Amino acid sequence: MKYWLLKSEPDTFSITDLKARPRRTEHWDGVRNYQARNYIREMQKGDHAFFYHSSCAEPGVVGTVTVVSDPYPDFTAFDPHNPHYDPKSTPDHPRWFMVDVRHDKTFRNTVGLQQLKECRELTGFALLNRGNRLSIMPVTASQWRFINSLAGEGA
DNA sequence: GCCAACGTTGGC
DNA sequence: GCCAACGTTGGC
Repeated sequence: MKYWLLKSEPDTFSITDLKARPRRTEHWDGVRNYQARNYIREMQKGDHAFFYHSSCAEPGVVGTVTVVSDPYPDFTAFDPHNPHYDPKSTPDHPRWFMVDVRHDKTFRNTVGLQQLKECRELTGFALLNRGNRLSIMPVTASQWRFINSLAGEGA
């Protein structure tokens, strides 16, 4: 089982939105970056991920989700009316993939980006790498436990 | 295959 | 809104 971090702008789709979905589950669509796509293809049902809010007043890790599907083609790429439409991705030869994620928990307090930066334990954490703009990145088991402990939620 | 131009991300 | 950083595009 692996661990991940998923970024989203809360104005577009927040952890509260996910929790409000039927079965607290939604597909994680719209990833259009090859490196992030490759991470999605490594995901397996049962993996866990942090939900990260970006481009907002308080950027940081706001909770956790569970991956509840294996990767499958991102059908929003096939829809000419979708903002993430990509004519080069077809049902026969899909270029982009997604998984379904289910809300697990919302932290009582956001673990802020600033707080993460101050932790020696998180040296090397992908999120903190200079200039990192990836919307999906891997998290190690020890990083997973540590950030959960920062949230005061155990792991 | 190089690289300049352009678009996007995301913290501040 | 600014700007650094990075990815993508497209001419050559």
